Amino acid sequence: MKEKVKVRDRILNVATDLFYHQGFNQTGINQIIAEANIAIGSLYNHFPSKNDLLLAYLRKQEEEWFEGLEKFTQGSSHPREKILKFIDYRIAQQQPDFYGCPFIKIIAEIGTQDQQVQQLVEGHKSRQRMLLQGLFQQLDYDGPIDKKLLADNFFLMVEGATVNATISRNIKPLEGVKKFIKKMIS
Amino acid sequence: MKEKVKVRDRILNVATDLFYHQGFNQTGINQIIAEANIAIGSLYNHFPSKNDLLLAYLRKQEEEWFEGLEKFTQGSSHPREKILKFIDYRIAQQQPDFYGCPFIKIIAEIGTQDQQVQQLVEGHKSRQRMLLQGLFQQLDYDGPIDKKLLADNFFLMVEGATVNATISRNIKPLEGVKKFIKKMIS
DNA sequence: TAAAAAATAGATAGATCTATCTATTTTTTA
DNA sequence: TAAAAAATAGATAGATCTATCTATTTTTTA
Repeated sequence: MKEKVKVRDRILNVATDLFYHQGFNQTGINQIIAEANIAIGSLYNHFPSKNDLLLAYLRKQEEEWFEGLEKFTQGSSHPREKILKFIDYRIAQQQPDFYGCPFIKIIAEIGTQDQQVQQLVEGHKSRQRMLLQGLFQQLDYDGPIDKKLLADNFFLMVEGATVNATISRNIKPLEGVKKFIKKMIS
Repeated sequence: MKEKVKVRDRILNVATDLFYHQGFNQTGINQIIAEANIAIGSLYNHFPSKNDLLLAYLRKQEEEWFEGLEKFTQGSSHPREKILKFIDYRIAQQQPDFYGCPFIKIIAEIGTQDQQVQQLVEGHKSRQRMLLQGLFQQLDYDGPIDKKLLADNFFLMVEGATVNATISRNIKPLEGVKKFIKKMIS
């Protein structure tokens, strides 16, 4: 028996795929309705404007990001292990084609003018950073670097590696970060 | 006496400003010719298509990036000093409004489909990385991390901090990288 | 099962986009 | 200074964009 996907979800699923892989400005309403197989009236009934659809897309990404991490790290208990799972998760997200981080991409595309978008993205990145700060605080590490500083800069390394994996179409930057942090916290 | 800026340069200067600050897809040919005060025929005479203008923009950015670094670091001789100048340069580039890195932005906007763009951007990032690898090799540092690994990950930190400075509209991520690397190579 | 709500196809408005073309004027070169 | 090259204003083509509207059909709710 057919599992019916609701119209709103069909729209949002297609928009998610296209905004992420093809870019927000390079995705037109007409392509979305064609691929989702819905009427244009339905789209504007659920999302009053393309910008509302963008916000729904970002909220969905935010929710799924933390759900995905939760699932990915279940079974790990030691903070060191969880930190390594974090980088593994972000590597896994980039497989196989290095499309980058959806939050970074939208800011690069449309800037920070739209306050709702800016706050969603800033909030998302801030939550990742906080999560890592918590994990690093729990470590029994006594290297030369303050734990919070190490956590913040580890986060930035992962961010930079994600961007440069896309640019070079290569996993190496991300693998290099993993190697680095392993040495630092071993 | 009036210094005449050539038509081609007026086009490229305006395109540079708009592509960088407003985005490539959000900048139309008509806005460029209006702000540059030139005829549309002249634009297409110098640049056969908008994509050719994009390539010229990226080549200009590439050239000016290394010229700018050269100027910024002149007077510094010790590798440690040069490394700190590198991060200072990338901080200075982000002042005062955190518009990010033009190379990262264009890839986030249009992806890696266009081979000329992809190669230009990958080449640029690779040259930055090589430059840093050279500086770190010259350091007399014997921390726990291999010099090349440290150089690569320092580069990635700066990249991530640039992106996150835009997102949070704050210099802190970049200052944090500086603090981190200072401790690592002191 | 009747009424209300949701979804549909498809036309349409009006703005905007890249690129080409024409006819004229200005600037540069030989 | 004459010929060639470059630049100009502005119309135009044809595609594409977001969003609205109408009239009809399908689905859901009471």
